[in-house]
Amino acid sequence: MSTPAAAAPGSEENWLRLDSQICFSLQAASRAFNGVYRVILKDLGLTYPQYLVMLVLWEEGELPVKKLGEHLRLDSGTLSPLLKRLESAGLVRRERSARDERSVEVRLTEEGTALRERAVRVPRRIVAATGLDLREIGELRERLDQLTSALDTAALEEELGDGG
Amino acid sequence: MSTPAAAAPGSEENWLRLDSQICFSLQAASRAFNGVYRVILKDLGLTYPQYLVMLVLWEEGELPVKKLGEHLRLDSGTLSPLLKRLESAGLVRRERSARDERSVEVRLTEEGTALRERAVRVPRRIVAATGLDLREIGELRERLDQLTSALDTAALEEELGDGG
DNA sequence: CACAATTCAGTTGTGCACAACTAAATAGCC
DNA sequence: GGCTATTTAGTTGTGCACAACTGAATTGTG
Repeated sequence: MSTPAAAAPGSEENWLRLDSQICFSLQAASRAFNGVYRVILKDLGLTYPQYLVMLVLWEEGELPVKKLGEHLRLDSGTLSPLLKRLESAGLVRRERSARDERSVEVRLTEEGTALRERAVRVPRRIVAATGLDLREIGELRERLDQLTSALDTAALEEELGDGG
Repeated sequence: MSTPAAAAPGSEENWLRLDSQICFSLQAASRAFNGVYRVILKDLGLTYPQYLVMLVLWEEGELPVKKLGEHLRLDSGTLSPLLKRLESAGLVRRERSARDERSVEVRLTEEGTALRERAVRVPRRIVAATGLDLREIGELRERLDQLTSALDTAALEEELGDGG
């Protein structure tokens, strides 16, 4: 916090500060985004994850819970209650697929479709809030996606018994 | 997902894709980090937020809940139950301050102090998992902190009635 | 001293993330 | 057909984030 430059870089001790930085900064940024979205989405009555679900539905039309989860990297444990809330808010309907009864199709109601009109202003405000231009955003996004895929790979390898 | 370059950049419609990208990428990276930490910290019996608390305590010694929250940007609603869990795990003690009875001092137990020995290996594994070198990490961190502070400022302005 | 405002930890309630599990439906194989 | 394995939503339980509130202690002011 007060001494940005760590001494004796070879020492494991000092790593106990460094390491937390990148993931901590990342989480702080993620939560800061969440805060901005919270304020902006309040008008629409959506949380940020709900907004993401609506984005996918506006783009893809109807789709099963499974596909939705793949788009957003969320499992049914997260999506099921979230979708129930969207349903009781009157924005989506959930119906068992006729051709595969295991699957549940999620589709927009008229109200859900109509909400798009009001949501269309959100992105510009978000981009403005970042203070970045589109190029910078693109660069940062690229770095982050790269980082995510490296981390995913590493997590898999760790899980497979590489004790470090 | 499939068409990285959006057409007709002037259209508000297309922003409904773009915007989600940066924050989505950010959250994805944040969750990916969480996944790696989950695997690595399992041995220590800590979650990632608990690990962050321990990092601060290892660095700062004892300190009141309030200060802890300032370091980690967390409020008592998050910290109180978390600290209870750390306490029942035998890693910390919580005691009302003698000089100010509103304040609760959090301090390490012997066991909590001893855990540092085993935690000292975590950072290196995390850094390795990112696939980045320390310079790249520093650069990314700087960008993210900048972004966070821009977002915090914007959230404040939004909240103060700037209807966008 | 008395009184209002502030500070601090804690509680409650809502919502998300994820692991582990259940139950039902489907697919593949004999 | 009968069997197992897989797929798919859903449920349960744990933990975190945060808003709103409570209650106790402290501070500031007269």
